[in-house]
Amino acid sequence: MTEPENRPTNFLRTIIDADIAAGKHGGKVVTRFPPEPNGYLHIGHAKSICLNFGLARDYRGRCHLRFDDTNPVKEDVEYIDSIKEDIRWLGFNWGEHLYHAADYFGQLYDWAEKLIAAGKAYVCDLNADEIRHTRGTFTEPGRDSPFRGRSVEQNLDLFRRMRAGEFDDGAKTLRAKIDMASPNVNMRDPVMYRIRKTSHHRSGDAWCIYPSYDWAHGQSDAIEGITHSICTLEFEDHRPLYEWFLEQLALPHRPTQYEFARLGLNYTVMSKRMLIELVKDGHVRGWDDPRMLTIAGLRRRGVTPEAIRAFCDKVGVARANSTVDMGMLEACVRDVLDPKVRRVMVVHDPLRVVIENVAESAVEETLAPFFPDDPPRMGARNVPFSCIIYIEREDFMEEPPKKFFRLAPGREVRLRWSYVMKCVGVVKDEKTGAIVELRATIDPETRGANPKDGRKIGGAIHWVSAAHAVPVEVRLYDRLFTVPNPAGAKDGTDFKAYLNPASLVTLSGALGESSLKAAVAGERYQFERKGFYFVDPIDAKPGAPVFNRIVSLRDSWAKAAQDAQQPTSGGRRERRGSSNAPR
RNA sequence: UGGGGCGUCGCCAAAUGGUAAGGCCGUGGACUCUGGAUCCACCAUCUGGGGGUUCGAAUCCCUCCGCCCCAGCCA
Repeated sequence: MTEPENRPTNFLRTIIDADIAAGKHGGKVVTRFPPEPNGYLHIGHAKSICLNFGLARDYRGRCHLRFDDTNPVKEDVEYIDSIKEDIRWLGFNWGEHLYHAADYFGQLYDWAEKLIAAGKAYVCDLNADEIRHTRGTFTEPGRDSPFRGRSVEQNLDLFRRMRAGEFDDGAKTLRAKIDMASPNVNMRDPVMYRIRKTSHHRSGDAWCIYPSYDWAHGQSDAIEGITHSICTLEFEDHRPLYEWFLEQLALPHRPTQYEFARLGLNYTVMSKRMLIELVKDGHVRGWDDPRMLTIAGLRRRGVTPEAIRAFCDKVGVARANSTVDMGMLEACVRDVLDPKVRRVMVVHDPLRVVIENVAESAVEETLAPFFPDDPPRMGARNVPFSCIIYIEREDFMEEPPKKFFRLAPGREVRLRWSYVMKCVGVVKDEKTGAIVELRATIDPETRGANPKDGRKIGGAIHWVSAAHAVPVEVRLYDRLFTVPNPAGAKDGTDFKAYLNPASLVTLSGALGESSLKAAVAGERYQFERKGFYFVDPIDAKPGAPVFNRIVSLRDSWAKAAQDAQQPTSGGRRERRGSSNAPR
């Protein structure tokens, strides 16, 4: 009952199962997602959100949303709202359990005095540089601060005066008195409070001293009754400190910290610093640029919350650093969208075709299902056909290679939902030799039927009637970087050097079937043989839709074509992830 | 370098001493008016290397190798 089916197990579930079996925390599970409101959430955060809220859901516990807002100089309310919106959009709900570390400042302060009184903390006059220099190195122990021996009375007095604003920023800190010789540098008298005469987005000017992460986090967990405090691997070294504070305070509730590996994805960057740089330097159009793996970017691109959740489930949770293939995300997106999205025809790069045996005035309409695999489910639309149509330029080849079964001189293809068409002529530009038009004839017997003589038609292509087509803007998005690990260049090359110049290709000449006149912002479609698309909620205007490609369809022809072009030269061909490249 | 972690298929990831799940990718085939979807089959004699314990080891022990994190008054 606690373990849902289909959800892969992981070490945390194993631990929780054991805790429940042992009656720990009275069998309760309380987790939390503790973002610092200093930036936008990205897919890495989504992993943590799915984990924490997912555990709470599956074990019938609860998950708190707690803003870890202990550093006023980096944080801002603007982020609070975006973070809440993103979590809700992802499909999770913290109910009434919304908290701020800032709301614990009073309690934290009292506890700090308690530690001082117990001789476990002291006010230190060393500045940041001096603290660094006396901390020692990995191989040498640190030296005690000259202020380490201050009396309890003195410390209390000084600490109260710190709080009262008597000292300048950086002039003094409160430090935990632990062990300057500890092999774990985090235990070498870590700072608990620093002076920051900055107003806080939540506590205003009530405080001029602010607790550090290490001092605030575990105690916040304890206050809220968190049972399993889940964070990423880099905090592992902080666990002894987390436990030390809890032990000194001897609080009735004792949370435990567990660490898991953060999500890494290839062909992108995830660090806040790099994301900011991309936005600030204009390499993308903002935090919600569809190429960004921010939650806002994914949403704008058209990726659904279900797909992100499915991805997080599939990726799993473990303690080994890993980099997940972008193809995995793409696969999840296709999986989720495929059964629920209408199919429609859009020609991305139109090539004009004049059909010689159709009268100029003739217009034929065909009712075509929006979802051919289950026609009743999504209804149908009219697809008009006339003597001039456009087909995809790449669906015609003058000299087709072996397995190309689309259009070529003298060859036939099926026009989807319409006739079998034969190419009878190629019109070229006299100067450039470029193909400007095709001449064709249709087999009038083949509308909605196979050729009577039993001849097999190899391919079916999408098309659009010239007289009825609606011009649409199509934005083809591709991975933002050209290399798997842009941030990890051995020679120190800046990650921006690997930006993919084709990460956004805007098609202005694309032509959609007439039903697309009715496209509404926020809708998703499959453009047959192309991919899944989303009507951009911001740039689309009524009657002038803008489509973001969410993800391309799997394309085994593109793969075959590429393999044919670059044959395996002496083995060792690079394995390709799924291709999302513009074609 | 001191400390803390981690190494299971190209990429994720289960298996907790009983004889290597699953997903992504890939390959072959069936089907197909989307080269999509779907279906079927194949895809680690082996768990970083080497020793050892055991009837039996990815799991325990020893040893070596590789990778990641830590010296913010960031989180």
